[in-house]
Amino acid sequence: MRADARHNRALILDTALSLFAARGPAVSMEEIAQTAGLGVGTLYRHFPDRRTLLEQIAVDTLRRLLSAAQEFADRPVPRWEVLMLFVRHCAGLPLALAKSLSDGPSHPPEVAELISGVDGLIARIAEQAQREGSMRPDIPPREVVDVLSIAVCRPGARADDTLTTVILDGLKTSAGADAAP
Amino acid sequence: MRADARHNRALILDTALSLFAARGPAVSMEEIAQTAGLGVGTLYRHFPDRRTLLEQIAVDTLRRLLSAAQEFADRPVPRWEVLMLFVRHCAGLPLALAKSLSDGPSHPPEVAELISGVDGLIARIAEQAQREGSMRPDIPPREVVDVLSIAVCRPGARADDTLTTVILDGLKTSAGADAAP
DNA sequence: TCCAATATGAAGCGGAGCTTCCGGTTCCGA
DNA sequence: TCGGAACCGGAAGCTCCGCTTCATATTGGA
Repeated sequence: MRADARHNRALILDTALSLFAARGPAVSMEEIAQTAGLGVGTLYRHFPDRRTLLEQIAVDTLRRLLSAAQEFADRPVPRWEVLMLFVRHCAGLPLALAKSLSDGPSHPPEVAELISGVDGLIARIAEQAQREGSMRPDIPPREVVDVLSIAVCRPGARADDTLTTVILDGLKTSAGADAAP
Repeated sequence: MRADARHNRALILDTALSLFAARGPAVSMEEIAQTAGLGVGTLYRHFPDRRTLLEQIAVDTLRRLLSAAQEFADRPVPRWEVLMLFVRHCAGLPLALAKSLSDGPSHPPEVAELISGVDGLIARIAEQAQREGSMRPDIPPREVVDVLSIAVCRPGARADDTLTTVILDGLKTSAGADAAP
């Protein structure tokens, strides 16, 4: 592969990821190309169709996210802190894209599996946080995951935006407040 | 106006409102007609185009919402309770539609005015709640409005769903907890 | 009974976005 | 430096989807 081609391929992936993270899945191929400073033709040289590009980004993102989450979970720190680390780590990721792929008409199996992997892991951590006493116990762990998803899958979500702050505070007990920096 | 026509007009408005509330602004004219048990032609006899139907629903909804909010605000009860009344009252309303109209390319002036009227009123109430001590003081009232909007403008939002609960709890101080039933 | 008002839904239309394709350009080894 | 294979650009074509129209059938009501 020629050097410029390698460079452009990476540029396309970066650009597309940023756009999907900022504005959700409804970004056109033309806008991706234009933002990257390339022609549409170049996109199609590297990715045979839109679907392929979207899946590649979603799978990459989810793989990294899952392994980061597992790494956080293995740390010997309060579970509440693990949750905060995870939520912060989600900022700038195109998670609305990933979710829309697994919800949409074309369920790529790998995307669905990765999502359910992440969800399961976070649900376990939430349950442990409840036992630890840092999280309110009256919400089933699976619903905690749903609520956090809303905070974290919004296009343009930031780690420290008001909604995320409010939701985290709404999930924690006063005991958990101490663990939160 | 003939009796069946009057009936169908009301049926269309009801059906469209429910669909927009449940699934957001991206509901097609055909689906509205089908759900109402009518042909598309009948929609176009009552509303010359999609835009007209959407604006009518948005303006109706916002007018009612604003006057309800004003009525709540006039009650001699704690401001936190007014906020809860308001949030509960928003359930089942097509607010995502209204917001998308005022954000979208066709800004109907009346929709924008009504929205800013509601936002202003809620911001004032939030400020009073902060002075009253029932709401955390570290979030500017305008951002409180933004956060509540996210809870309340979701398609399919319910008054008692988990997200709404968590956000309200995240917004209130322990002092405010007493005012909340 | 009669007709004006109303309802129907298939066909027409338009736009937005995906995809193709070929002439022009650029890299890179010899 | 040169040749050619790899690569890029972007206009044109295509397809899909949802809005809108309209000729025909139906119905309320005097």
